[in-house]
Amino acid sequence: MALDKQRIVTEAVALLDAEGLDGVTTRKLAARLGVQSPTLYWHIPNKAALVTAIAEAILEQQFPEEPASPAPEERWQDWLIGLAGRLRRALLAHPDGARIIAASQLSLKMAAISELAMSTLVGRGIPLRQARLIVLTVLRFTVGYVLEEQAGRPGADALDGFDMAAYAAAYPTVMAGVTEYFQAGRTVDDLFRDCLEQIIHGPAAQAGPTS
Amino acid sequence: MALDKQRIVTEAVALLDAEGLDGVTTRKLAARLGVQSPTLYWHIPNKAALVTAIAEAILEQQFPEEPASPAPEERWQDWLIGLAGRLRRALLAHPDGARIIAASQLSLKMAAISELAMSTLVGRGIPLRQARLIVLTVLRFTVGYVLEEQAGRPGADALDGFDMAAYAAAYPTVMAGVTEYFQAGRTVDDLFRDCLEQIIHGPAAQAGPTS
DNA sequence: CGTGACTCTCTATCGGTGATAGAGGACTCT
DNA sequence: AGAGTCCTCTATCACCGATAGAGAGTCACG
Repeated sequence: MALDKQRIVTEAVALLDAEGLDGVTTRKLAARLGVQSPTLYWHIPNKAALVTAIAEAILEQQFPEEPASPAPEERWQDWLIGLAGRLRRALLAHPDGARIIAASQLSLKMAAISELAMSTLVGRGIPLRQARLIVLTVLRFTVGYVLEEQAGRPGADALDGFDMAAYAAAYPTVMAGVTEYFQAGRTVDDLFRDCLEQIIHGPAAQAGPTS
Repeated sequence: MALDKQRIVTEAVALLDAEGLDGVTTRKLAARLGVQSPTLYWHIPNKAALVTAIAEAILEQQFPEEPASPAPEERWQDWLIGLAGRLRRALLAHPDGARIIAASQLSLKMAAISELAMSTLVGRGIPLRQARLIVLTVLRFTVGYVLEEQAGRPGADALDGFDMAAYAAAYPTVMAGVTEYFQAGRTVDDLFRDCLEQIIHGPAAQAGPTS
């Protein structure tokens, strides 16, 4: 029953799942642990460190060991898409997951993922500089994507003065694009994957005229 | 000297510039306006609305009018890169700019940028679905990129127990990639642009072996 | 002129937040 | 037994976003 950092972080993740990031407060967390809130500061320097620890725990959950290298016959493009997909799933697995990752700095797990991805690409013959660009682009895109994906819950109260018809009239191409995309039975998972393929395979090949 | 929403938002941006997003509090803002803090709530429903208004003001500053369509002879790829660059500059122009944009929902200015970009691409003969994918990818990447770019200020106190040598040993490819990139006199602006070109022109063309 | 209504700002206060100071219990080693 | 260390406690701070409700100023109408 000893209170240590491990137990604090585990309970913090549970609290995060129950109430979201804004609900993760030192008092509520302490109450769940059967303790008074100042006690937490014996084990943790401040709340930012707690959030960083939560971030690490979330990533650890989806990448328990060193993430797998690709099978020799697997194309690096497909492997990288899968890796980004797992990262996205890790962020989506908890409320405000992307916010937490973005707020946390210096994540070792994130660095490990970068290292694996870059060394894999280099091992496949891609120049170092380009491997860096591809990996950096994919990872930052993924965080940005999920961030917006999770933020987009306008809680019914913000939708009061929102005129959907006017919106459609003002931004017809955006609306047409959205409806066209999902009309074909595609899901938000497909959308993420399609965006990634734009990055990794490049649009130019199928984009028609280039000028 | 009447206090209206316009003046509040203007002063809020000034306060943001001076103290960052965490320094933007209703009390400090009211003090700057020579007023008591509850007064603000006559003009603004809550703080989230204030942040959204700040976001709109930041974008408005970089895109005062409807952003320009490309010249007929300009390649859409170059035009889109320039557009994303302007968006990045808008976010970098104020502390926590990306955090503010990410926190604000339903930005009209952002929708206008999407609309312009998508309709431009469609006008150049790109299929609607692909135009959506490209624009969505570029915009979300840009926000994710600047978010990390601005978050990366570990305030010298977090660097205490940070062993740079161990980091370099654990993640050699990452380190090699970083040093190689900046050794050639490249800047962070170049890095952003190179990442964008990965998205827009595609890496496959120069990436060497594809398996 | 008077009187109501409307607009805007005020004082007072609420519940909640991260964080610190410092007392004290429990446990271990000498 | 005594000292020292580890851990949790109570008490408290300064600050936050937000609300209730009183009261000035202004303007329009009778």
